[in-house]
Amino acid sequence: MQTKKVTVKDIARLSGLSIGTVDRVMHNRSGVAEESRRKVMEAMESLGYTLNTNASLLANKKHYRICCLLPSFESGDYWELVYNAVASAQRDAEGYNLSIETLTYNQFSREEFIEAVERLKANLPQAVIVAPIYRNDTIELGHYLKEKGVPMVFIDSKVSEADYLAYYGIPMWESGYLAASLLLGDEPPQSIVNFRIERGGGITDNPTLARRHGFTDYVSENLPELRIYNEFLRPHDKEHNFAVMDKFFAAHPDIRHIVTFNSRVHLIADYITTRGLKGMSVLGFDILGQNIKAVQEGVVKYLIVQRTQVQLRRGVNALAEWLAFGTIPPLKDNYMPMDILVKENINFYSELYKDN
Amino acid sequence: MQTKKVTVKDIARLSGLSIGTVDRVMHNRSGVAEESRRKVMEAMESLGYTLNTNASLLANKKHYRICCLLPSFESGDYWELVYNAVASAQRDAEGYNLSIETLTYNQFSREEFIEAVERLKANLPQAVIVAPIYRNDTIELGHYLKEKGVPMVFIDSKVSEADYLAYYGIPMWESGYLAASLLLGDEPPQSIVNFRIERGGGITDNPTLARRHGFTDYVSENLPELRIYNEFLRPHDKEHNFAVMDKFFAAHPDIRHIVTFNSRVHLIADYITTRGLKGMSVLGFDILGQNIKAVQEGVVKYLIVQRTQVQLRRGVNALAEWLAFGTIPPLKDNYMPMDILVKENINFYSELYKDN
DNA sequence: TCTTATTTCGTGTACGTACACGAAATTTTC
DNA sequence: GAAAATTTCGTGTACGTACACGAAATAAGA
Repeated sequence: MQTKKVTVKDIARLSGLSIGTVDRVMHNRSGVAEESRRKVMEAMESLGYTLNTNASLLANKKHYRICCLLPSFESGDYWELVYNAVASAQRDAEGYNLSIETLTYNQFSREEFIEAVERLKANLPQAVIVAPIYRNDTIELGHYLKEKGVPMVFIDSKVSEADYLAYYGIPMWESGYLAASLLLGDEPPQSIVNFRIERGGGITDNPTLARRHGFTDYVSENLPELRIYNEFLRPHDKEHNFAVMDKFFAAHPDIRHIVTFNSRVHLIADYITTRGLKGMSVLGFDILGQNIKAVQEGVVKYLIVQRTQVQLRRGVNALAEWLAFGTIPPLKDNYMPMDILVKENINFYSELYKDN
Repeated sequence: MQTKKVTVKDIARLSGLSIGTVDRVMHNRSGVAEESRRKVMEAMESLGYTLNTNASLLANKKHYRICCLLPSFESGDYWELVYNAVASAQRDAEGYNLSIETLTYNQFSREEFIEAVERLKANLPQAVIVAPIYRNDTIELGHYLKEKGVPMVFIDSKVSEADYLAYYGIPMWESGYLAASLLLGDEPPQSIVNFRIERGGGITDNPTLARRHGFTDYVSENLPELRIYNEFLRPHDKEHNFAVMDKFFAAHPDIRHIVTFNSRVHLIADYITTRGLKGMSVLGFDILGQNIKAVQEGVVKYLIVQRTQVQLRRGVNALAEWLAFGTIPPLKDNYMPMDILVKENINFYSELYKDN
């Protein structure tokens, strides 16, 4: 334990210069002689100076704006989790000279994305957080921001070709691979069904695709014989979905393993509960309220989830440190944990995912 | 977005009093007329005042000491994780007027614990974090600290009867229950073995016991027929352990399910690797380096781990807020997540458990 | 009424950093 | 060699809160 914290005053005294000069060196501003700069550096070195964050933040009159460019959400859908995370980050940002805004777009409309980007440009913030959907447009945005000196952080998924400061999210391919190992690892069945819940004429080049690849890659490596049925459901058409599933299970009464790759596994849980099916092994993703319920009731066996709050918080932190101190994050690509939730441990996650 | 942050000056102006009076009200110090107190409160309410943490911490000349009372560790054992967490917390505490110390005792010696408590009393800190082993002595310590107005936080496990501010840790019973459901859930075997790795004449009333109960309760609820063999190993006697296991597996060649309830599953992984046993389902606890390796190599199938860093950080935060602002944590007992680690997701945990 | 306690409050300084302003020192120009 | 331009640096104030000190206002005692 050092007896006391080293301050600029200390290093000013040791270097025989004034606080002002020390300050100029620390912010490498102009107007300081080479010799003086050297002296200050040496003094800082030998005393082991560290910045007092509180004082710095207090004295810093600048105010930073961070803008989050995200898909809009409907209640109970994946993006709602991200919005909760943003809300939580906003609360954390109060008291710091930092405000967090959001700009949303319909994820199924490229026009809306482009429009959102225009709005972003019209009122440019000091930093940007993006959950990317449209590859090429995101790359272009990256170029633009680079030119303006505005750093960009990816969350949820990333566009490797773009210019970005850091990424915080789970590895999508690996999440699919993990799903396969959990669902099929112990007693591999003959065949399984993948219920794909997609928009009609939607985009196909989304992160979920990588997840599916992870799953199928596991299968071809370990269970080349396995038959995977693909059935298509709709997000908002319960009647249609029930008809599809009725038909499918009538034709394949032996199938007991079900997987879905997006966050809507609760639709299937609903079906299973309603029809009273027994002995099903169901795996899904994302910690939505309805999914939690399905796991608690034992209808969904495995839920693979990511720590949305942590990811966003780390993204905000990375940007805040870049803005305030010019710090570059030690790792560019930060792959964060995929948690495995089952009936027996899920109750101890909810608090964490709500507000931590 | 409010245009600007509300400061004490603002509420002083609105209430027609001075900053000093406002300050006295906020710290409910004496020497302020009832009428003035009311005015200040109203002004605070109507303007929505929130404390500027940075300024507060900067101006606060007090220096707080938090002392962690923990079992000492040998390299590669569970308590090393806790120490790493403390080290990380110490780093975070720099820059705040907060220092974190540790006081250690041999967990198998009640005398040492009592002695450590004496040392604690001799140099009393402003707050204490305890990982309790000895129930009664901990309760007594609680009484003493209560009297002195020193708050105590439990981590790792708790003594419900003691006087404590908060607890951060996993639910031990549930962790055993979870273990059983993972290891036995899919294709219940006829019999399994529990390798108990314990000190010779050690204490038996430790948290691990609750974990074992969780496991056996699951078994009696769901698999009353299951036979559980108990075999005893020693922490530091490889030769003896190998002999025990050789003998056991010679006598029970059909057993393929192994569980241990403390952090030393790597001892068994070592045996399995050395002997080249195949098709074993092994479950263990705690994210030690050697355990990680065993999971990565596919020798250990499930590792149930707790977020030691997070638990300690939250403990420190709770105490710091109590000390600085008098805030009482919203929840007294905070049960934190038990993460399930398997070969396919463990690589994305290491970073988190190291430094996050 | 005047003095003495006691309550109530305002002012001033400090925390460590950021930055503007202008003074001193140095270099350049004619 | 003096004046001007430029570089280099020190001083002062601000950020919002904490707290000591002492002044003003009120109450109590004679």
